Amino acid sequence: MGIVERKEKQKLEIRKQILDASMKLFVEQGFENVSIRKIADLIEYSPTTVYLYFKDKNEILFNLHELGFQKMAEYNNTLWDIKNPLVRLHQMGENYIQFGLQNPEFYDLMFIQSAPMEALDTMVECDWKSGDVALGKLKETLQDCMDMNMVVKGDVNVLAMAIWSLVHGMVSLAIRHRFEKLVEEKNMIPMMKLSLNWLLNTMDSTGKK
Amino acid sequence: MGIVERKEKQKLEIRKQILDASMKLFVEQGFENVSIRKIADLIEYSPTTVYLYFKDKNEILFNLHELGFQKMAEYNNTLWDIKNPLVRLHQMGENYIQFGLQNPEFYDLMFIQSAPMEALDTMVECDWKSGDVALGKLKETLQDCMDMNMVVKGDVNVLAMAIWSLVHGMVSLAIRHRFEKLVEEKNMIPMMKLSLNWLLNTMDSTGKK
DNA sequence: TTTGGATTATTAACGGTGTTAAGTATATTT
DNA sequence: AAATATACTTAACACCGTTAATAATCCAAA
Repeated sequence: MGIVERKEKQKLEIRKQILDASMKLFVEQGFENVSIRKIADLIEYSPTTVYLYFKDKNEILFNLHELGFQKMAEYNNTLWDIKNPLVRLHQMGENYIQFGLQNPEFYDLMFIQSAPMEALDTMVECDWKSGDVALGKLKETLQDCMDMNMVVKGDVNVLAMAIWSLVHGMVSLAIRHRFEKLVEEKNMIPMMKLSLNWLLNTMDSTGKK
Repeated sequence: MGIVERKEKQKLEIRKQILDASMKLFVEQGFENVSIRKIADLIEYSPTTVYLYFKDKNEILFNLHELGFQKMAEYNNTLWDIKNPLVRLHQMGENYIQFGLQNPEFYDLMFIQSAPMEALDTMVECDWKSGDVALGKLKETLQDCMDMNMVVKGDVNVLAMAIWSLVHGMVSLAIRHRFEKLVEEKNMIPMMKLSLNWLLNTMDSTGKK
């Protein structure tokens, strides 16, 4: 039955068209300009057709959020060449900050907006795989540090939560304009890196008894 | 001219009615159910009347966001009785977490949503006073700790940024359902407190050379 | 006291949003 | 060729923030 196969391919093709159009709107006009109607306009279908390929808007946003994680992974391409886990940890944090500030719309979707998580709730595989993988890499690196006595030993989950929260806190406060009014623009990124380095240096146990 | 006075009072009265109605909608039905039309319904005026008392919706949300800071201050009512600044710092962090998790809608408005900050941009007094005051108290307490050699000395701004970011990071990730999928519900709050305590204990210099 | 101007409020409308029910074409199978 | 399943569209629902034009009200001066 080649026909069924072809139909499935066509279905996937249109799904891709929808996601491509969403992406185009997203990167060119920002989050709030991604609307079902605009997507439909771009792919030259009626708005309701979109609903034949996606359950709702949240599901589309979930897919965009996944693309965000892909883009984030690119920032960490060279990260795994770093053998020293403590250096890697530092770089990981700086990359995270860098990614967030350079791609605020993606960051928003990945870590701030509720929409993608709401989509997750209605999906069959309802684990947040992307987040799990990303956090997993942080935990691994942290564990490596502990194994090599570079970081004071402790509960990896607690420490990972602290590190992630710290960088997420900074990036999200920056993105949502909470630092702008309190910290001078030019000092912001340096201060964020100082805070991160301070945390990691405090954890550092190399050269301590 | 008592008439002008009375008119001003009436104006303030309706402004208050609008804010009260917004608040009612906000606490009873959540952020996304605060709409100009619903506010107008509640106070039994037409939607456009609202615009005679507030520039736009952002300005209303800004006022709600201020009420959030008031509510937060209540959490810290007994905080200033604590003489030991390090203990105060701990309590301050726990209160922050507590407030955020118990009042997610307020927290959202105060530290996540862009709307209130956008209102600020169009205002004459365009400093984020509430945020400044709150951060100021953190810095003060931190400075007290350093003065009493309870915390390793360093740049207060950097350390304050780190502490605030850590707790904000945890609360906002929790509120936006990023922890739910990664941490068991019942472990969440304990883990958040552990992370905070770990950070503060790491900073603690009492009993160290 | 009546007229005129300012203030306050309303109606109607613009241009959007996500989403659903019902109907129409198209393509495939019987 | 007829019946059925698939793909798509039209029309509509129920909202949203906001503005322009209009009506009603109130106060002050003539």
